[in-house]
Amino acid sequence: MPRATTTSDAFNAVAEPRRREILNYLALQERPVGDIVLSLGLEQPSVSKHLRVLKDVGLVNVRRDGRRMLYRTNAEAIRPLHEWAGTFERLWRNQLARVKERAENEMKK
Amino acid sequence: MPRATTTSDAFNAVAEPRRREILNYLALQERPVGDIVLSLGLEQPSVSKHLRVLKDVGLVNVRRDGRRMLYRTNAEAIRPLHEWAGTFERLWRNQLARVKERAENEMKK
DNA sequence: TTGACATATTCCCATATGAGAATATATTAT
DNA sequence: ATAATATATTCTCATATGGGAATATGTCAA
Repeated sequence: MPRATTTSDAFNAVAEPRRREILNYLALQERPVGDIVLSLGLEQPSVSKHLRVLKDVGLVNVRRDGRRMLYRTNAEAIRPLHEWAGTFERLWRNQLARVKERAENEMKK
Repeated sequence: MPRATTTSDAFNAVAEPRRREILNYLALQERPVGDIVLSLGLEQPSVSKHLRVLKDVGLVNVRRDGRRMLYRTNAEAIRPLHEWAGTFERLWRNQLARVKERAENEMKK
């Protein structure tokens, strides 16, 4: 069995660094494909393909404007990721606290 | 060019659902490999391979205990993921607020 | 209608993947 | 030493991937 498809969920879609860049870029404003090509320095077909993946998992929305396609990040679709990672927050706080505590005890010696 | 390696960063390592399950399972207590095999119902070699990936990107720590290997989630390594996703938090809050607002305006009609 | 512009799709290819099965390594017990 | 237990590695295989190049589709302008 190969790896799960990039379009199987947000986790897989977001594993690709360029796709994360694209999501960052499209976060604040909707933008046509050409802007992404110029700003991120990628090939146009490459951008279109990445956008396809992002659209398939709902990470971006599209809207037509004349001959251009305006893409925009759908932040809502990133939430599951944030929430999953967030379940470990308490844990890393504790682990950090423990490290800090140990360091302070070392100082007292 | 193929996909980035699963061991290239936490994003790629975590894209695999079983690895997320393993991280969840190892979050609260360190556990030997056998426990993971039993609890998650995976094949032993499969678990060992997943653990290898997780270890390579620092998502778990290991410690030997006799003939067993005790694995534990290293929450700290999940933070970058949480933080990246968190940069979109303001955004999805706004988007939700807008949807809500629209719904309320509809009600007034 | 024709051409220019913007984006999407298709084809080819080298490569890493995860599962399964078999085997290797390491540690303890007898 | 030998066997039993626990974990790791190796091998094979079908498959999805992302880039590059070429081409298709769709929309506007003249």
